[in-house]
Amino acid sequence: MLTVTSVNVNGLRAAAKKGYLEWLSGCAADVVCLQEVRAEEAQLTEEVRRPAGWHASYAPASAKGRAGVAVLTRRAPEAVRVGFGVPEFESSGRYLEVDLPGTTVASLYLPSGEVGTERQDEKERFMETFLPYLVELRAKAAVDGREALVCGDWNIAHQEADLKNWRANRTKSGFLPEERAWLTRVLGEEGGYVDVVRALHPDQDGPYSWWSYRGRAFDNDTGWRIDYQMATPGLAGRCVKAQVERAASHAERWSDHAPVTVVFD
Amino acid sequence: MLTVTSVNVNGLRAAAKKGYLEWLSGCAADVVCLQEVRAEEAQLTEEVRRPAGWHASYAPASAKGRAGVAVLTRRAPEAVRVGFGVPEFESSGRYLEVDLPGTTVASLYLPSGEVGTERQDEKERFMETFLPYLVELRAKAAVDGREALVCGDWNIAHQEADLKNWRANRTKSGFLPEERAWLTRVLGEEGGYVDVVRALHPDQDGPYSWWSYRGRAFDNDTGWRIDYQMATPGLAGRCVKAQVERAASHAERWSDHAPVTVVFD
DNA sequence: CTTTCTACG
DNA sequence: CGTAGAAAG
Repeated sequence: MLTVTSVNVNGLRAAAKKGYLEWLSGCAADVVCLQEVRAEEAQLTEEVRRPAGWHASYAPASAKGRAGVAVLTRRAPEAVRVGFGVPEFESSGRYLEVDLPGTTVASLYLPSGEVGTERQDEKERFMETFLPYLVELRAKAAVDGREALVCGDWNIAHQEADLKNWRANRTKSGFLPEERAWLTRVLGEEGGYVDVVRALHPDQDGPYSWWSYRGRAFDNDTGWRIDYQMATPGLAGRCVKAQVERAASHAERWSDHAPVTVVFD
Repeated sequence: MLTVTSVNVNGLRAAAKKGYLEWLSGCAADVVCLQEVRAEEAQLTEEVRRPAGWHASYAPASAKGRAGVAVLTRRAPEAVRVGFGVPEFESSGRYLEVDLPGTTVASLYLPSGEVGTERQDEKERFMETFLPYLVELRAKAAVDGREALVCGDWNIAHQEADLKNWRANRTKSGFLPEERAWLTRVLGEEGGYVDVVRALHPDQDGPYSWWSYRGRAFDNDTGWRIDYQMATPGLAGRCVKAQVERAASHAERWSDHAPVTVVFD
């Protein structure tokens, strides 16, 4: 049994003030992948940096207060690797992987963009260089007899069922045809990964994992499913439960994203 | 009878969220001088911009979110003038005067500085050019048979009794010998103004009007008296009450400065 | 709408 | 320590 949770915390320091630690103490996962930590380890309190009972691995961004991913594990990982080998993104705080017995788990924070901006170009460069790495990761895992799981905020909704207003968002970053096509490659023959939440819930809208803080997006469930756990087929086949932990109320929200939790048998 | 209150609000929008309007509604003054408004009129809610029963005159800084002075009057002023005629400071949001029957009341926010920085040079340039204006203001007032009152944050403690730790602050901006000497000129033959709070309370330490937000400065009354009402002698002679409205508790503080209130008979 | 940084105080 | 703007999301 392996339970993995992934959540974009939108600033770990802010999340900690609003209930993240309480959520973590009730969290039964073996591995927690965090995105948008937005802090260096030295800026975190000891309790937040290394919660009791957890090992913590961090990949901060070189730009202060930006991005940053981490992985918490109940047991010390066999290995920790930062980045995926592309110089532009090595210190961008967007990719970290840890080896656990038989499985490599990664925390990914794919850049967000805005059409017509340099940020979107960066997002596209990331996608372009990251897909070959995903392919390589799967190949390496196969050779070693391991499985791989890439969790995180991919900042792309794949299909119309993955966001509330797909029509209005066809020209918006996060649901552009080329971005959706890229995810199709990740999930198709080329990448060979399985979106385990969708695999277990093929016929529903959502479940969304992100709601804008603007307006009443959360109350109206005007969300996007942009946080995924992408597993190699062997691991995906062991998935017995996959869900998004939508907070019951706005009051207990400590991030604009919700945790995505998956149980593998 | 004329009651005038002056207070550095340290951001009028923030102050309004913390109790400024409640304080104002219990304020019996005829004139309220504000410093560090840190907003343009358009950024203020109607209630804050022009509280019921008040006329409001503003002199914002051209730099957004910086400085800014204002004067609230129960009756419409006869005239409103922004600046004191020195180009460098005309749009710096540091000086505004209004004519009321028989009296000109000004709201002043003298620059703060730090020794060895360009900010300190600016403070000194302000002092150098403002003193001649004070002299001119008094002369004009005398010719017109008027009185003048210059209220505000002068960012200088005059004497040892005007701050808690004078020894430790002798080399700090706000208590430098040259700054203290300048205030002595304002209050001496050259300027001819009267510090009305000190005139009525000659033998006490303080009363302080500013306490840093750092540490426990307010609780320990580790403050500075840097907010003054400087009056022409004729007006000062009519002063029957002069006090600093130190908040009873940290909880009811809505600024790091306290209002200075003076009653003229 | 929110977080974080920065400048200023 | 706190305010406000900016950049980012």
